[in-house]
Amino acid sequence: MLGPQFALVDVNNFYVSCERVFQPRLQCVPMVVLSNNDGCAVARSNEVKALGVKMGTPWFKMQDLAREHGILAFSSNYTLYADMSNRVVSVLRAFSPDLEVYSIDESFLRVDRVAHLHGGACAMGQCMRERVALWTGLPVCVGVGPTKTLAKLANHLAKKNAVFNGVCDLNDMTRAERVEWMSKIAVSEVWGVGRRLTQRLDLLGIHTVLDLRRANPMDIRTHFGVVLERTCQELRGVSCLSLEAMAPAKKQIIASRSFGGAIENKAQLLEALSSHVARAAEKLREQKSLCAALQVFLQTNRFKPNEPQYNPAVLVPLMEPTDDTLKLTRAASSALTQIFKMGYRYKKTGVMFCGLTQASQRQESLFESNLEKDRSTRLMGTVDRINQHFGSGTIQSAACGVSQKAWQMRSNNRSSRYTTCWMELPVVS
DNA sequence: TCTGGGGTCCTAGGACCC
DNA sequence: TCTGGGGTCCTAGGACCC
Repeated sequence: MLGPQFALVDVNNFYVSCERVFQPRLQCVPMVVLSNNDGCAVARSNEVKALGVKMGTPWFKMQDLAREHGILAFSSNYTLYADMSNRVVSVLRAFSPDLEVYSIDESFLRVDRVAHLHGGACAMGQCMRERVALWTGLPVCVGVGPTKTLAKLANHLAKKNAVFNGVCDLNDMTRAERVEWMSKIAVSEVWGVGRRLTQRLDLLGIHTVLDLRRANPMDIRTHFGVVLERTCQELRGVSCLSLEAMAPAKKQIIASRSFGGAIENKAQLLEALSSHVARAAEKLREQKSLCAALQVFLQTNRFKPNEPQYNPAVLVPLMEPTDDTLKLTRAASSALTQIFKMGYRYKKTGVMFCGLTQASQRQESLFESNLEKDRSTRLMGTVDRINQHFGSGTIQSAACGVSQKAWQMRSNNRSSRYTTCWMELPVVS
């Protein structure tokens, strides 16, 4: 009997595919979805990939190409993508309870205990594809192998080679076939091998997946450390990375955004910063953590070397751990006062919450009454419920600003929140 | 004019402890 | 001239992921 078997299920061109579900006219139209602030292309349709557009290309740099080929660009619509992601996961969970949500569009599943119910891993993969397509409208590919790294590799094969029809199980191949495929794939495609490692591996004559698989793991360890050694072992079928069914609580929470334009005055920076604090604090409470210190940073535009640059950051310890948006906002405000200097054109600000602990393990305070704590907990609970129900930002602290916000990011072509907002349901006429 | 936003892990080196 | 052998914790920087 085989050991553990992992499947990696991944939505093709996830953000693009989400848009197409609700606007079928976009099928086969070359299109991209842009990052926040309508900056870079972070999702590309196959038509755009075929034109040679790389991941992360700034939108303003592809204007000519876009005009020539009629490329459409959408602002990112994370409310929609997050909801679609949850739907895919709930479909997959029915296939195997051992599931790890790895990213917004990828999940690992343990399949060895359940594949026989579907007549094998390959048939199970096809079944998952059909059901996800039927129930969510999204196209997925499935890769199966004895380690997570091999499942990732199999997924890559499934995506790139029509012969697999969207599902690739490495166990279904002969040894010779596996060797053949591995010799054809660049080592840079391996999960955990980025740009730097690729360069250094090249120098050692390791160019393909097969080369890395055949390298001596101990040599890899001495040259590159334990991380790549694990990768090497995983390629050889030795499972080093286990499934993490429970997402561990985050150790830090960051909220930051570039501005639509440059900001020079402190009042506007404070509004933007307060909004980021509010978002980060929501995440903090969602994972039931408290924050012991926060870091505030400012950035000028690094793409404009002729402008004076200033990128300060300051860490502010809190009197005691808290998840109260108002206290965190006050701390962030004083941090901003410490680092703000007139005369710079700022492009971005943000906040990082550090020293996170579980709220259930909060120490009794010497300085704060329980009465005040209860009041804060109830207030924050109410704010969160209102914002969940009526949409985020429905209720916020006055520090976030009330008028037209000059610092707000560009989002010029966002689709509707089709699945989470009654007023924006798709209409069939 | 326009260039994203989130995370994790590992390592090396220094401070400090007994 | 000789100058131990462990530890821990923290931080900065580098690498990776999506």
